[in-house]
Amino acid sequence: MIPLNIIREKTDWVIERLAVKNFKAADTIHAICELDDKRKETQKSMDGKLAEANALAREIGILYKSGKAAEADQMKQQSATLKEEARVMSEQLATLQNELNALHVTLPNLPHESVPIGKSAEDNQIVKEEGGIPELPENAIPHWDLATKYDIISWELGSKVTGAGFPFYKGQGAKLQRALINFFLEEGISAGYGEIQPPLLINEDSGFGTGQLPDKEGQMYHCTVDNLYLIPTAEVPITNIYRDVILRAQDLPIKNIAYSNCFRREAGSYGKDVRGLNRLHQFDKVEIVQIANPEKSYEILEQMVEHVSNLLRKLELPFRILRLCGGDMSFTSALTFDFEVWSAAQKRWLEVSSVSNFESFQANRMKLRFKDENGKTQLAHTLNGSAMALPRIVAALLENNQTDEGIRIPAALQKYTGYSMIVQNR
RNA sequence: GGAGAGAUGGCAGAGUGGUCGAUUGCGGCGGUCUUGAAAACCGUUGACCUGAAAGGGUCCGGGGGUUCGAAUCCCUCUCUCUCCGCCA
Repeated sequence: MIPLNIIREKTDWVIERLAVKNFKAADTIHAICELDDKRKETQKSMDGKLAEANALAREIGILYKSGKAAEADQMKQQSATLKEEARVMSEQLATLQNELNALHVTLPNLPHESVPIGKSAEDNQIVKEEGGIPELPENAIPHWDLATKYDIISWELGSKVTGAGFPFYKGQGAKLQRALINFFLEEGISAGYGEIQPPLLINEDSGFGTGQLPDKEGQMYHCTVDNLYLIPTAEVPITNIYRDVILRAQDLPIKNIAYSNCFRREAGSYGKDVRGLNRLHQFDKVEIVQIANPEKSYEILEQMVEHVSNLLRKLELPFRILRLCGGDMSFTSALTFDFEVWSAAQKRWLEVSSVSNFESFQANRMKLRFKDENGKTQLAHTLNGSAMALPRIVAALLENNQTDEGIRIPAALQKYTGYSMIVQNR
């Protein structure tokens, strides 16, 4: 959530900035300000009543002790009145607070000043493009056919046992998955990230903390019996470690990396977008998360972008980096860079990573703070990025590296796969 | 799943109805001493709301109740520990 004091102090500016995300905020913002005024007023008068009641209770105590019970009994009536008044006000206060919150949570994060204006993915800004686009022979085929040809992924078994979007990985395919996971983790650990294995189910508070709830409830698998959600990304459990925590300035930045399965319902997608590995309900991802001092967060965002770039270079995949426009950014992000790899047989770019700075938006929701150099507690910044999501990397590796002899594995990956080529009939 | 015990400030640990937001120890921070450090000694040290400030209010796992007054009593939920059962 955008901190309330910013909404109060820079009201017009907030409305202006949210317009970049194509969000018309004026009515909501003004309603919030009004409710906040009422809230303060009510709180003040309630505090006054409570202060009187407290003073009275103290007096009554003293009177009883000194044996003046009759006098004390008289004062009880007065106290009851005060208490009733305070109770009414506290109910009003709760109502106001609820109304205010309900509006507050509907506001998306403020976009960073560098975010381009735009409505959709077409308005994203290409920051950089790297690596040559490979020329494939005439008989090149897309990854879903390659996967079947080499018997490394079974779509049919997935549909049979679970449903579409839940493939089985087999043999060299399963080993490739494991190799990529290890590769990404080891690269991250070398870059100073601490490895964590999180739970795959999270509770409601955690879903709220990182912003999946209440906004994107339908995107997550929900175990209603226990009211737990399957994680859509390791970002959720890893960031929520620091929910309701006050860190010390010297603890920052905190750098964590986690491999996890990710589960997404992806309601409403169809067609070529979901073919093969392009979009799955369950997939593997290695995620990097940082908790940062606000002064350093954009520097850190750059470092994370560089980290992901290096992974793609080592995998010898052509990629481009996009600066997302206001209309294509997520609800929670202040600035996002997307990474796309070229999938040579499909002849299209596939998103494989998204690196974002959330500034204090998540931190405010989950009360993640730190004590700065002056001993003041303030909200930290949170950042995260995929480093990386496996399926589309696999798609690009398969398609781009297909040869008549088999599928070539990039050198950097071979020590993890234990083989240099995916071949038939193993 | 069954039985019992417990949840207090960064940690440890007092406090069982009345100036308790909370004794004390450790840790942290500042200082004295020292060439420097350690030790010792002195001081300081929770969060949130409101307020220019002084001040006021709220918070002793969460929620509700009893009472003039609750960390302290009652109800309820969650979590932790011990024992039993089950189990990768």
